Amino acid sequence: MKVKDTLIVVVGPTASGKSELAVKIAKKVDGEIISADSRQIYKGLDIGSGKVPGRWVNIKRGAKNKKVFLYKNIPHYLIDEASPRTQYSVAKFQKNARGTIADIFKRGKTPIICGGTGHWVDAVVFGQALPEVKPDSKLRAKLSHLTTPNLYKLLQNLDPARASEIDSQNPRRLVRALEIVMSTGKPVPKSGDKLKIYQNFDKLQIKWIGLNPGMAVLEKKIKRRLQARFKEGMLQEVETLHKNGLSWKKLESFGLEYKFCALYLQKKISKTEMELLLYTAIRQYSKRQMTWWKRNPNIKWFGDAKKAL
RNA sequence: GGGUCGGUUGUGGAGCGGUCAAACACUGGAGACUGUAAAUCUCCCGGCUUUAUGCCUUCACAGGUUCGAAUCCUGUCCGGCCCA
Repeated sequence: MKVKDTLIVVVGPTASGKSELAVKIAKKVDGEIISADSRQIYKGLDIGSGKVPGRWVNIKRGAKNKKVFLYKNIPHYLIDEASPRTQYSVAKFQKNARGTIADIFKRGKTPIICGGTGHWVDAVVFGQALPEVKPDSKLRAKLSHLTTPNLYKLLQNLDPARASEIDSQNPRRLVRALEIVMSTGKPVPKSGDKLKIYQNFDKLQIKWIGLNPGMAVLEKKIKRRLQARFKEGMLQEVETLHKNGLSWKKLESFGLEYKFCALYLQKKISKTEMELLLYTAIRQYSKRQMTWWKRNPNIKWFGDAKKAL
């Protein structure tokens, strides 16, 4: 595996074994890992998000000391990056990840993006320009009173180009598009518009590695992993997060493990229901992930991690 | 054994004489994706086909009433509850 000027990207559905594969690849190519996971980005979401059990340690980089999250002696970045009380976003991730990748190259190592959040991975790799418009809760509240067809009509008036591409039945997308247009007074950037900075990615060789053992195996792994997580104290983790000030509503919004554990801890569902509903939701999620990646023809898929090395 | 309520598409569950291949929800399948992405959204889901304001089969089973029955009646089978 030639490593110079190569960015390795490891993707796959949840429970496929991406994280361990990424570590093995890192050892082989002298790499460092950038986690692309919309839940592992938050502090305290550990067991439920499947964060690798690494540790924060001080390491020397030149003259400076730096705190790095190490797992099996491989640095992992963009883990524990934000408080779960705040809201992280693709745009932040894009910026941070690109900066981190540049830094890894500077030190002569190979960056490996590994994660299950397809939108985040693609934002980094393809560098789609994302408008610098922060969420405006007041505007969103106002717009939320409009019906979906009316939101769409409004967007058609303000930004016909975006309106022609957008999913006209998805109110969340419509509101976001309107937010951009109304705040900047300009249309939403076209799809394909690249970021102005960090354009150096164009020269990179990108090596896409997909790991997918298939649904039958995945189902077994999801079940087994779920039992392991309960044993490790996942319910306690969720309870602690709540005691430390995260509302049930917020925990539910994190989805999957956090959502169904929160519902159970509030006694809104039984233990049996929790286990069944959670399993089903994870399974559905893994399918949605695959739908995202299926359209990327550059991914080389492997059923078995050993063969991917 | 007596009474009673029920048996509808994978599941739950509407419909209670004609406009019923069968609402709706869930599961399942396919897909979308420009700062919530573990989110949000779309389509399909009895069979067939020219995928349609199309054809066929259907509402536990067997009979019956009726111009017409998933819907009413009788019996049988199965299940819940109550009384013995």
